[in-house]
Amino acid sequence: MTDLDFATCCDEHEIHECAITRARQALPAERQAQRLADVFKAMGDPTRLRIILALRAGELCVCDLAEVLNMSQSAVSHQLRVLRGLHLVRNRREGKEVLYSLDDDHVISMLAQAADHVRHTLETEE
Amino acid sequence: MTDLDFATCCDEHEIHECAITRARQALPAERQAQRLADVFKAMGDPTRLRIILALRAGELCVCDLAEVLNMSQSAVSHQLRVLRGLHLVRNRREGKEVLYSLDDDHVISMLAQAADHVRHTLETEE
DNA sequence: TATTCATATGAATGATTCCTCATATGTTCA
DNA sequence: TGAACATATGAGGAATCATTCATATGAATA
Repeated sequence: MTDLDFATCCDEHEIHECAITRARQALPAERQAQRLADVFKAMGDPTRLRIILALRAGELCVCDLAEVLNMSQSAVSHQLRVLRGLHLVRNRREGKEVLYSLDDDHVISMLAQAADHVRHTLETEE
Repeated sequence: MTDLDFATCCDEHEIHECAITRARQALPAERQAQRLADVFKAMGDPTRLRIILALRAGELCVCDLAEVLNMSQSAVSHQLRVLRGLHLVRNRREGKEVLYSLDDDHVISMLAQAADHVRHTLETEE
């Protein structure tokens, strides 16, 4: 490697070397980052997000959720499984029904922050 | 419609009718819900999430981001476009380079809440 | 115990998506 | 102006995903 290599930004430019190191340290551990992405991804599907939004009003059985979202019971059940796996929703059995509710207050906070962001950007967009 | 129709949960059971109405009112307008999902989905891709995480430490040019994430410049650029479209990141030109930074503090708050959730669930999971 | 209702799940498929490759755009400097 | 660098973008292909359909599990009730 010659000194000429230092001439370009992307290889070894000194100034950026420092920024790169700083940025690398800002990245969390692989496992946490992946799980973080999983959570956002789960909330990024319209069906799953609407499930979460609906559950803000209180617990609902699968059947009612399907009715609210106007979707098949099977489709809703499949997505509830994903949300359960990430501890975004919780369930309890009551006779034949299974009632779902939000698992964690963090979810509400995330929604609130995201809603603020969206409101803000939708306003300034037109 | 006979009274017998009220016997099942999923059709017209009175008790659930009320819960369904309540849940429906908890759903935001279609446009907002879709945009909300878009934001979460954007943050749900590992590459885009890592871009956001890296930018917490300060602005970076595309080339440095590619270096930090160990990905091609093209791949990073494609994802930056998505993030830009949702106002999650902002850019400014400085000579030949384009420097990217986080656009909105809400993003940081969302990350913090999600990280809390993940930390909490990862702990109690084993 | 047999039936009915509520939910869960496996397989299949159509749609979406992220990356790569090639190339275009935009900026600096000789 | 032309060459070199940094970034953006379009097309294409492999992988992922959300729904549907059929069926299994689990609980209540007659």
